[in-house]
Amino acid sequence: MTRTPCCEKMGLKKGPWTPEEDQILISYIQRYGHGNWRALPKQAGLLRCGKSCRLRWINYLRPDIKRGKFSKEEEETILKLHQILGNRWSAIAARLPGRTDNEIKNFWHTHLKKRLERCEVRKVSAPSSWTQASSSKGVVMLPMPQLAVAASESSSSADLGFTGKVLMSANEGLASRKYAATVDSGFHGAHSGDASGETLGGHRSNNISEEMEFWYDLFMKAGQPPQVHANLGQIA
DNA sequence: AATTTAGGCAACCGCCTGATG
DNA sequence: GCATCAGGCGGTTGCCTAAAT
Repeated sequence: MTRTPCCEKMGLKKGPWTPEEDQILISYIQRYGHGNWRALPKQAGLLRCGKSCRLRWINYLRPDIKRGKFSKEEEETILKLHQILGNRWSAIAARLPGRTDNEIKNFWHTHLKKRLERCEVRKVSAPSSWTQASSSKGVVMLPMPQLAVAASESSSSADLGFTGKVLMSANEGLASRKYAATVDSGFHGAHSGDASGETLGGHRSNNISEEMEFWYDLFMKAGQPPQVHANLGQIA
C-alpha cells in the first residue's frame, strides 16, 4: 500500500482565516461538496491543510450554524448533558442543533464551569425506592440500564459513599452495546441504613434521550451527580 | 491616555478509531 | 494481520478586545 504522506505542512498557512479564504472555501464546498478534506485545499486553491479547512467549515462557515448567545434552554441542556456525558462535546452538540462542539466546549469553559464551581452542592435524600441489600462490597444494581457498580470503597454508615468503576450494559436504547464509565471522586448519595449492595427494580428506557433524562433525574435526586466523565466508551 | 489584566473564542495539536490497501 | 491514512474528537494555546487600574 502506498499513500502520500498526510499533512504536508511546508508552505501551508496557519492562523486566522481571511474573508477571502472563507469565500474560496464556501464557494468550493457549495459547488463540489467537501468529499476528501485532504485533497480539498489543493483543488480549491487554498494554502491550508485539509484539517484546517474541515475545522473552519464545521465550526464557522457551515450554513446551518446558529451563532450568538446561548439561550437559557440551551444552557440547561448543556449542563444536563454534561452531567451525564462528561466532556463529550460532540455528543452534546448533537443534541443542540446549530451549535458546534467547539462552541459548546468554549461556552462551558468560559461560563458554565465557573458558574457550577460557585454553586454549593446540596445533598438530599436518595429516592425511597432504593432498597437495601446486605453485601458490604460489590455490585450495586440501579434501575436502568442494568447498572453494575463495582464499589471499590463502601460504607456501612448512614451515608452511601463509593468510588469505582461503573459498568453498564444497555439492552435497549443503546442497541445492546456495553458501556464503561468511571465514577470520579465518589458518589455520595445520602441514604439511610447500610448502603452497599442494592438491587433495584426495573426501569427501562426506549431511547437515549429518555435514558439520559432518567440518569440525570436519578443522580440529581440523589443529591450529587456522580462525575461520570470523559470516556463513556464502548467496550463491547 | 496609557498600560495591565481578564474573558472570550478561533484555531491548532496530538491522539484515537475505522477504513483501506 | 499489519501499516498507513483520513476523519473526528477533546485539550490547549494564543490572539483579540473590553474592562480595570
